[in-house]
Amino acid sequence: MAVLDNSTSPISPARLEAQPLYVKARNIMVDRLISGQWRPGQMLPSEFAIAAELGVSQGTVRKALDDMTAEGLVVRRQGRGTFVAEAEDNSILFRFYRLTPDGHQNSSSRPTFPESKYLSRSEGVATQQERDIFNLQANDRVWRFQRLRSNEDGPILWEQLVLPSRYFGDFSKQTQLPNNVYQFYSTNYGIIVAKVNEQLKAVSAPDDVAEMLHLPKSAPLLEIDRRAIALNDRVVEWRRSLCRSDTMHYRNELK
Amino acid sequence: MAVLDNSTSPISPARLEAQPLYVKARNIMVDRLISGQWRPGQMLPSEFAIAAELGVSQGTVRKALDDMTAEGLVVRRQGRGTFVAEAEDNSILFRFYRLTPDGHQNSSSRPTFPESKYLSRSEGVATQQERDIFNLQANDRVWRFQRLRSNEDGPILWEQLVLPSRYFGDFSKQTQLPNNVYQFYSTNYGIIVAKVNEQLKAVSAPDDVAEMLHLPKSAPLLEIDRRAIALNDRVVEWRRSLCRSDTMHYRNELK
DNA sequence: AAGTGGTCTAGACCACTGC
DNA sequence: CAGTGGTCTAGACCACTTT
Repeated sequence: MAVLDNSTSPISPARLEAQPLYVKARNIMVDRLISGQWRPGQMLPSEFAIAAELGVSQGTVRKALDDMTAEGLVVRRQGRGTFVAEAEDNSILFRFYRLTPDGHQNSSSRPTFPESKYLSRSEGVATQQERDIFNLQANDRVWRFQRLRSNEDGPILWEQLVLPSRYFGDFSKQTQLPNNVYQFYSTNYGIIVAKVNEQLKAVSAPDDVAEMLHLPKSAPLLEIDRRAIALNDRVVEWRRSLCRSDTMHYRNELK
Repeated sequence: MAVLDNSTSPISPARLEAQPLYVKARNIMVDRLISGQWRPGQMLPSEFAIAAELGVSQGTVRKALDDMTAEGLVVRRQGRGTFVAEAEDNSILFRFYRLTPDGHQNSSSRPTFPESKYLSRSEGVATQQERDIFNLQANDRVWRFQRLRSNEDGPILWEQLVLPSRYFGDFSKQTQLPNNVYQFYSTNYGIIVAKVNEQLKAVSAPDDVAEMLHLPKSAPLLEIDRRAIALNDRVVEWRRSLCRSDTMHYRNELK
């Protein structure tokens, strides 16, 4: 069955949004990721099978899948197949994690992924700022988690996570959030984080955070304000991290 | 004339590095950028012309050029041609510039590119650290420039640039470095910056920098340690910036 | 109209994986 | 061995820019 058709029917009204077939094919496949029809870890049909279903050539499907690979949505393995990306895939753990101990210049030597100790959690009505960030209604509620993250050398950062109750439901039965929360969102709620926007600042450590990180009062900390954006372009997590900057740094490669 | 040939000659020794044709084609074209045979702003031959010269199909050249487009090395304009990227191209000004005034959430509204005031400059023997960074010999020399950069609201950052004399020759006749130094490297020395590696930290402002930025002593500043890497994979510039963090932030989108 | 890049197709062959 | 993705080709047609 040919789902896609770019032919210009003489009866059809003015085509408001003409898109290349490979863009349409990508969007159809992304919709299947969003809807959960294709779940993380699952193998996709072969290029030829998808091409036949959509009524396009295999080369067009390939281009769409190449784009989705570049977006980190799928993983392709020669000889095996194409798979929906999982949060724990191949150092995708480190896709959004840029904090590195000083001295780890080589990008080859991966830093360790820090463990989390949850300090507290609460649920309440969203503040005005939270409503703006998540695009929530007046009485919508959010969950807030505070945690301290440590590597083998000790505590490295304190952070607060804010999650809209509307997307995640009730956490009150949830004894703990796991360390890798993006994998948790994916497997438990079908929410796939596609990208994150971060804003970095230097701030003076609040007294309580300085104490938790074993730093002197007012020590300069790296503040990372992150909004995680799901496949459907909604902000699904707001995270504010305060990271020690005397032994750690944030690495970034711009091309 | 067919430059590329993937045929397996029965006489040839073990092929140590089998690469796809499009990778070889890319490398040949990058070499022409490095050598200056193709200079910034210049139009490349058409896909068919390159394909004929290299002895491959037009589709293979297209894939190589697509990769180079993704690397920011060339710019393709439908109906016009393919051009070597220039430092001033289409907001490539902002490719390596991530500092944004607070409140500029929308990536659509570009921040202004800050003006530079050069404070001092000097030339001398490279320190051990500089020799390590640039991979220099014992008696190699470097130029060091200090400058203060401001936008319409006042000074926003102080930074020092270090450049190996070996790559850039003599700056003593040079009255000033321009504001956009990467364009300057490209047009005057044929050095094309392909990527930059940055390390971010939070630090306390030194007294002199605090004064220049009109900030209280020990104010927290964002420190950006940047190494600029040219097409030939050599580090060609080391830059250390101290940026005010009360009215500015560093934005980053991770996919 | 001529020349460029952008899209799309159909088909061939190779490389890798798992049965 | 069959099935998958990876590479490469040849050719058609479209969209855009310039002359």
